[in-house]
Amino acid sequence: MNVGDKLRAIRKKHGLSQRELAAKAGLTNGTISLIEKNRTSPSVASLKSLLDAIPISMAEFFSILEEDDSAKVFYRAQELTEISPSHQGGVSLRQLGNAAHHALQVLHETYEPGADTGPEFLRHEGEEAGVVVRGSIEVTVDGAVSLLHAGDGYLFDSRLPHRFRNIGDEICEIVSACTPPSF
Amino acid sequence: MNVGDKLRAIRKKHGLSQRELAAKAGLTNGTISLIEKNRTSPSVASLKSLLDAIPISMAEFFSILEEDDSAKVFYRAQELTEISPSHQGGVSLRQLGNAAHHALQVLHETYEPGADTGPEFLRHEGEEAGVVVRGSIEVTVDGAVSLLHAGDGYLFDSRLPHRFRNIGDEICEIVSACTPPSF
DNA sequence: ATATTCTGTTTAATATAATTGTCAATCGCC
DNA sequence: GGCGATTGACAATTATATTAAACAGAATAT
Repeated sequence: MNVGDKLRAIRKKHGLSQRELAAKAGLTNGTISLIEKNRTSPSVASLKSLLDAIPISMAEFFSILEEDDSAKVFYRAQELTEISPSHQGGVSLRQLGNAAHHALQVLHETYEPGADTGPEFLRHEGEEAGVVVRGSIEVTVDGAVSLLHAGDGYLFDSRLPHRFRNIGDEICEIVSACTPPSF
Repeated sequence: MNVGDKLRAIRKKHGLSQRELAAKAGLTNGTISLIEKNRTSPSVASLKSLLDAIPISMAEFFSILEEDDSAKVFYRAQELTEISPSHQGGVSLRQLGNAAHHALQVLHETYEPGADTGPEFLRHEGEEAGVVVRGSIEVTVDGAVSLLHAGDGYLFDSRLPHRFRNIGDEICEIVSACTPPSF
């Protein structure tokens, strides 16, 4: 998200020091320092106090922020966002950018040994494809089963019921794409 | 702000239970309950997780929320928002509604005995007027000084340098209006 | 009727944000 | 150069958000 950099940019544009803004907002300069360095995620209440003091509305702030985000092109490994609910079943799905603002969703997937997206099959709109980067994985699509190894790939209509299982004893990594994005 | 009610409304519109949403967002149902009842102000990070899971953008969320706020008509005493930086100098300025969205700014002002808006005079665009509700206050406008008591009032062009001082030994309360709003 | 599963709420424990007080660096200014 | 004022950063404490687990009411099934 990068609330910190955006807050700092806006604060400076208005010619305020951390202490000045803190006084107006009823917070402390230390808090603003931590927020601007992205070392804490402020509460909605705190952020609102800060923006009221500038002043700028919450809607405006996030509107600018998310606009910036969707213009972002390069992503460091740690910036990919995990979209698998709490690494369920040893599966990690790390998404590139904010798919809500794009037609394309790219995932860096990791399957622990034994990891499984099933047993109930997945189905959603669109097409999806991927290449295995490390390890091996058993992919089932509409009844057809295949064991894919590093370098192998797949491509299918996402409406067909599908399932991924790591039946080996090594971690499996896949880079995949999906369009339109699904959640 | 009322983040809670709005979150609840959106969640229900999407047919999600607290637990379903919590799982998608990687939080717990208890947290969502507390947020929806406005018993805590979520961190920006937490709120983003929740909205991503619905999905709806932060900008969209606050855009709807602040729109609603500006349609609000009635305000309980405790809903007036303090806009004086940390009650500086014994002065409390409690604002009715969100002045940023209106042409009119109404304040419920409280001056402790000895309170003073400062030796340096205030100046801003617009007109301002008010009625003393309790106690008494010394008002200086463009050099002219007057001691006003409960029931008395004032009305002047805000560009004229002005100052308020409570020189009595009783708390003074004023209800004032200002247009356009100033901060 | 009585489990059973769903719902949202609450409480005590834990993780995290915010404050307080202090620090070193920078900028004028004499 | 030395001094005071202002800046942003940081460590330790305090306050608050979040979790985990248990609870109670409503709907559905057995």
